[in-house]
Amino acid sequence: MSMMGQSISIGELARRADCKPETVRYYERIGLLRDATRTGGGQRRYGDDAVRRLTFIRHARDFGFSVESVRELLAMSDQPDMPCQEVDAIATHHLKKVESRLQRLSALREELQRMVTQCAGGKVGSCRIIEVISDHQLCITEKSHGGAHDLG
Amino acid sequence: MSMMGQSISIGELARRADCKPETVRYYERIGLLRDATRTGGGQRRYGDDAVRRLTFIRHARDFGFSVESVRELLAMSDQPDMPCQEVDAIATHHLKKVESRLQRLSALREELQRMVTQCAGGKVGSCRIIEVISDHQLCITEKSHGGAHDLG
DNA sequence: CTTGAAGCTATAGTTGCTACAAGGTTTACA
DNA sequence: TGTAAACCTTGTAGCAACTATAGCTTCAAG
Repeated sequence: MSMMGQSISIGELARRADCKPETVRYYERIGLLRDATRTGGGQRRYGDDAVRRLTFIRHARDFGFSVESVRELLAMSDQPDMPCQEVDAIATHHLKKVESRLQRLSALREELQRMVTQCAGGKVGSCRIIEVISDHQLCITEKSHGGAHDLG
Repeated sequence: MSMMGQSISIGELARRADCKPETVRYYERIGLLRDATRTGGGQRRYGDDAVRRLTFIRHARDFGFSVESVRELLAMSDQPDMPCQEVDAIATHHLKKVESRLQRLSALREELQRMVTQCAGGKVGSCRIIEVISDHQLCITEKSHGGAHDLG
């Protein structure tokens, strides 16, 4: 594919995958990226494969997949002959989490909208926003307390 | 209000506000809750005011307000004569963040749905899920990379 | 060959809790 | 009154997923 072999610096790699060098080093440390080849002076140099891999990681993270899920997905994609049931399982599982998060978030949006429109611009003592947060009769949104915040 | 003064233990307080004692101590440490009165043996005892305050905090957190925002809201609600423009500003700002997060999340849901339905159940090598994450032509969702994840 | 940007490692900080460990206190019951 | 369970105390370390800093070295352009 590439005529250039290993010629991409960490900064360039980061730029191409839209992240920072620190993040790249972090991913290397936790084993998402393989150790890079080094120049005589000890600087990392990458090839196009690393760009693709890092881009995959960033996209998956951007989708809300946890680092551990990304690790699994990478392990699977490293073995193209595997059946993709597991990939499907991870994605489906993730979809469910996203859906419930979405529900909570849109209930939240409605509450906030209600708050904001009800704020009459008076004194804090009679501010509906404060009241609404205090009362929270809007636990209408079913049992919502307690960690639905993780997209794993 | 209360006939009982300061008689609520930390565990009881936590139970009433649907959180854990550790969280209560944490809030005390970072200054969201005032130092509690203590028994002779050094245990914390609270009154109804603390229940209200903690409930407010938990609800606001549950709404996605950051601890710093909650701190501001509390400071304001401690001064009922203040005009509530700032309260409104915080809530409005928060609403905007929630809305953009919501947009991103629902785009994500659609992508995941697409992924899952396109997974033909074959080998990983031809798995659409892996491909979709890699290609991410779905950056349709406008400029989405880079920290739209914070609900501050 | 100089200079300035970019890279290196190691370590600590971030946010918002949560989970220990190793004890001390309270309370309920016999 | 004794004692045991349940609760509380502090301090510290851990979690995710980075981000930032310090103090140094290397690389690339002019």
